[in-house]
Amino acid sequence: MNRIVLVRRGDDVEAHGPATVSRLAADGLADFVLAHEAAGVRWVWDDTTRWYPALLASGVRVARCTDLRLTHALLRRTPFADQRLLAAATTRGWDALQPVTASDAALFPLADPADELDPVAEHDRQLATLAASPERRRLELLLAAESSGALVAAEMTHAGLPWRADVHERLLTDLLGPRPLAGHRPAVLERLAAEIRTALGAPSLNPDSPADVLRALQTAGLPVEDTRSWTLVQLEHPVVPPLLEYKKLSRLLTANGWSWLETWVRDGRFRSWFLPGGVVTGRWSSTGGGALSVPVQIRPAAVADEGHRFVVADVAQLEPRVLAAMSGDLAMAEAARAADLYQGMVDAGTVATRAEAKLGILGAMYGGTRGESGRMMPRLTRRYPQAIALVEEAARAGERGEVVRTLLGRGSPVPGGERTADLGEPPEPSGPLHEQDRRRRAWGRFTRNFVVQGTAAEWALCWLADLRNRLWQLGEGPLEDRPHLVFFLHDEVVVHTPEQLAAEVAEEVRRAAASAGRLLFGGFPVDFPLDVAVVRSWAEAG
DNA sequence: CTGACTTGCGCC
DNA sequence: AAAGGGCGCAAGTCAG
Repeated sequence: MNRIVLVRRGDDVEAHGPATVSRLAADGLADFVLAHEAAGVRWVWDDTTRWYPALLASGVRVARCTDLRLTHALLRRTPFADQRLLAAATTRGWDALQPVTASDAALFPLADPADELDPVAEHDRQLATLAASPERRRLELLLAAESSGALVAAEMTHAGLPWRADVHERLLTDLLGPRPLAGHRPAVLERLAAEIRTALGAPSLNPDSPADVLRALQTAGLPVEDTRSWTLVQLEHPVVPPLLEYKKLSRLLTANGWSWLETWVRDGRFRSWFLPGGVVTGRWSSTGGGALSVPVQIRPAAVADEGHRFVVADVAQLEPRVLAAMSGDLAMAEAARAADLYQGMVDAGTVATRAEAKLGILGAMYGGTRGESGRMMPRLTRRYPQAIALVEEAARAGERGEVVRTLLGRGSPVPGGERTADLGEPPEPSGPLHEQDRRRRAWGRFTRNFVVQGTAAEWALCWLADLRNRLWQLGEGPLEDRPHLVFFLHDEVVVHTPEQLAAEVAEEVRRAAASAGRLLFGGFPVDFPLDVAVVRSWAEAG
């Protein structure tokens, strides 16, 4: 596979091919890429968010890339790389490089820090690092999968998720009343606010202020320390029903109300940015409109175009299946042979009920030690020794301050190192002993979860990458005319497709899942069963 | 006034 | 019904 490194030079682009360097005007790039794409090229660039949107806008899709920003981040943290081979004066610059979204580009058209970095030299360092790695094959797969994810993410932003503003508005009006003037509450919320004030005897109460509400509840003699919904449902008081209803509708208004529609939905598409590698475990994050937490409540507004369908697919219990496979635990894999892994555990006689199975497995993966899930641990340890040992060892390693890794070699953050500010407190040996202990165990829960969540994210990346290629083969013409991905969330995808191809898309989604399992776990006997639905609206799935 | 932090809740 | 892991976002709150 030929590699061509693309470099910005002012208004021009330099293309460093295997033997030649050519210089072209930026507006000639799309034609250049298209011409080389047919022969098979891996495009190497500093950052997909800085190159691919313009190519997509010109109607050019690429099959492969290396996203140096993302691959650099992986190599910097993996235990499988010799950091000396990666070191350069610009290492900090690559470390600090951030993806751009359209709003950033408008704000900072000049002085992109990426332009201070040399992609050709960085690419050479990365190749040398890979060549010297004792786990070269795994790392190369990880880097390719991450880069492919960058292409998928850019394509999803480009295409957008089909969204019917009229359906969304009707939903809002039905639940909240007509759109209010700026600075006013919708009629339904105003009515509920009055009920709440009456029930609490607090005529000037602001129900949007948790502190205000807490004081009023306590004044009314209710024994509460916070105002969370699950705290309130346990109370017997006339204020509870209207207050819960208020919170629910207020949430809809502020998170996904009329202003959300105006900000994020344009020309029948919800457009936000998906950020591969945005989470340290390798999960994606997103920015813009809260794309990764679109409430079920408003999913009826996600409607496929006329003559089109959504194919919605999600994996049942991805993380426990990944744990079974990565630990080589045959007994757990046997339970995973059932479409419902938890029911499989019941059928095998490991636990009495499905609820117990779920509680125990989630506790093992998240580090729940108290209550029900803690009581389940001895039984799970006896029945699934290898799976439990894997997460226990990850937890102990984290408690000792060590780095853990995913199957393909994504490394966990060094406690107390950079970029851990947003990960909670590292297990520093300072302060009172019980505080040290609390931090140590919290970090152990983080590393325990890291190995499973991170490997599950790798499975999902392989699934996405393979599915992306399969979908491209199903159609003709530009990306938007073919079946294409419009949404991805951890273990779920949504494909927008012409109606007549929907059945084939559903088949390819399953094939891609099987292929991802083989790629990561070889012949190990574990299934990744999918729930697949062909629907007009996202709300009809699941 | 702005920015940082807290609270609460949506998703997996 | 959450707990135990990972996020983004909006509004309120408070310090400077």
